[in-house]
This record gives sequence, structure tokens and C-alpha cells, in this order.
Amino acid sequence: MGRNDRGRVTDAELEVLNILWHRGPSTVRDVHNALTELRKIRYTTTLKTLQVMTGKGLVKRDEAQKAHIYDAAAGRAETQKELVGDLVDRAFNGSAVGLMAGALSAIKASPEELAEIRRLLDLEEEDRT
Amino acid sequence: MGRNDRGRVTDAELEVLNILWHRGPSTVRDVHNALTELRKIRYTTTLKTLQVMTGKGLVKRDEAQKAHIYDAAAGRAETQKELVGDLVDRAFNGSAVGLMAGALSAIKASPEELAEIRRLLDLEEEDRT
DNA sequence: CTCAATGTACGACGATTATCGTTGACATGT
DNA sequence: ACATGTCAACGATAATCGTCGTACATTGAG
Repeated sequence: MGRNDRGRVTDAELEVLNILWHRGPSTVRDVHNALTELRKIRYTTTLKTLQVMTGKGLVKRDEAQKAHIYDAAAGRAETQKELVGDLVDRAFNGSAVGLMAGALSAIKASPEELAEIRRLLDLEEEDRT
Repeated sequence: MGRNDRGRVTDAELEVLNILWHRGPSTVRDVHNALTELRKIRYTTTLKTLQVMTGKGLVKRDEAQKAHIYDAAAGRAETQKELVGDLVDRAFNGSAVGLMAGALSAIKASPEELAEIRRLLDLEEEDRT
């Protein structure tokens, strides 16, 4: 691409991470099976993706067995935090409030969800004191 | 890329959109001047980006004058909403609360900002009734 | 042992991105 | 009238992404 893609997580990679976060340490076959339920993919495609992700440090590989075991290198929350921060920088000029506004309008949150968000705010406000 | 990049806005394109949203209708030269303050870029690079964006429908072009006038095709809020929705789908499994949690942890929001977010929640809750 | 099954490694391909250089059209001032 | 400068158009480039096929290694069943 050329410029600014500093270790950005790609679509296919994010899909794999979602699977790993959900399943825990998995073989290529495991990931592949989960993946093919979403998309028609050859086995080697899944393998290649995992290999590339290993190179990027997105997953860790245990080569003890013949069938290598892959696991996400970073936790779900940590990665999500990074993705959100990225979006805030690129599209919201660093404005937290801006993102919240965008999120609230993008999502038709149920009253329960709104209450939950409010609870998160309460917690956040406590931390500030 | 192959699969899922359905009209996704790219980095360079988003930078241009930010400029257009801020400046309003602009010539290539205008956009280019704003852009070079962030990055060393040749004029033709800016032009090409605008042309590609025109093809994608991201910007509208007025060719009445010799120096064409470009403007964002969609409003800032609308585009931001789409970007947030995208991220929620891809990284948060569609969970609104998940995004909020990620956002709140990604951003060290000031008390004022937290209050502002709370106000947004109030508005949203009113709409639900 | 032999052979099919299962795995990994690696290179290739088309599409897309960001970037640039070249070309040619059209003004404008002197 | 012509030289200079501004502009749009176009093609070329390297890098990256998602995808695949082929080659090679290992293993377990008969």
C-alpha cells in the first residue's frame, strides 16, 4: 500500500482472531473448519493466513506437535481497544465524544443496552476520582 | 483485494474527506495544500486520489471551470456512522455495548467528555419513548 | 513396506492502494 | 505569437491482501 498501514489488522485476520478468542488454542484444521462456515476457503488459505499472522506477531505458534497449535497473541479487549483508538484517530480527529455520537447513531441500542452503557460510564467516572 | 472490501473508505481517502468536510468544496490544489501539511505528496497523487474517489462515488466533481471543484458526496456524520457500524460488525460481533466498553477504555475521556457522553445517552433514551 | 491421509512451506496470481512521472490541453502575460 | 505555468488524464510502479496450487515431509493402516 505504501504508507501508513502500521501493523493494522486486516479483515481476514480479524476473522481468525475472533475464532481464536472464542475457541482458544487451535490447530489450523480447527480454525479452518470454523472459517469455512462463514466462507468457502481452501485449507491452504487458512494456513497461509495463520503463517502471515505469525510473522506479524498477531498469533503465537506452538510447533511441538506435527499439527501446530496457534493462539491469539493479544487479548480480545486489548485488540479491540487498539482498533477503536485507530478509528477515533482517523475518522473522528481524536474526539471521544465524536465516536460515541457516531456509535449511538449507528447502533439502535435497546433500552437495556443504553442502561448498560450508562453503567459503564458510572464506572469510568468513579475511576476519575 | 478479493473479498469483503465493499466500498470501504481507505486511509488516504479518509484524509481527503476530512479536508473536504472541513473546507467545503475545493479544488485539487486546495486539497493538495492541506494534504502536504500532513505528508509529502506530489500534486498528481492528490489528483489521482480524488479521481479514484470520484469513481467510487465518495466525492462529487463540478467540471464547470478549468480547475474542477470537488466536494464530499456524503456528510461527515453519515460516513462516520458507517465506519463505526463496520467496526462493530467486524470486531465486536455487532455488540453496541462492546464497542462502548472498548471506546471508553481506549480513550482517557475527561470528566467534561464523560458528561457530554451522558448527555448523548439522555437524548438517545428520549428517542426511545 | 507401501500408500493414502494429513500437515507445512512456498511461490504465484489478480485486485487494490498509494505514489509518481509524463503528456497534452488551455490560459495568460509580455 | 509564444513562452510559462496550471491543470486533467493516463499509465507505471512497488507493496499488500486474499486466495490458491504444488511440492515436500510425516504418520498411521493394512
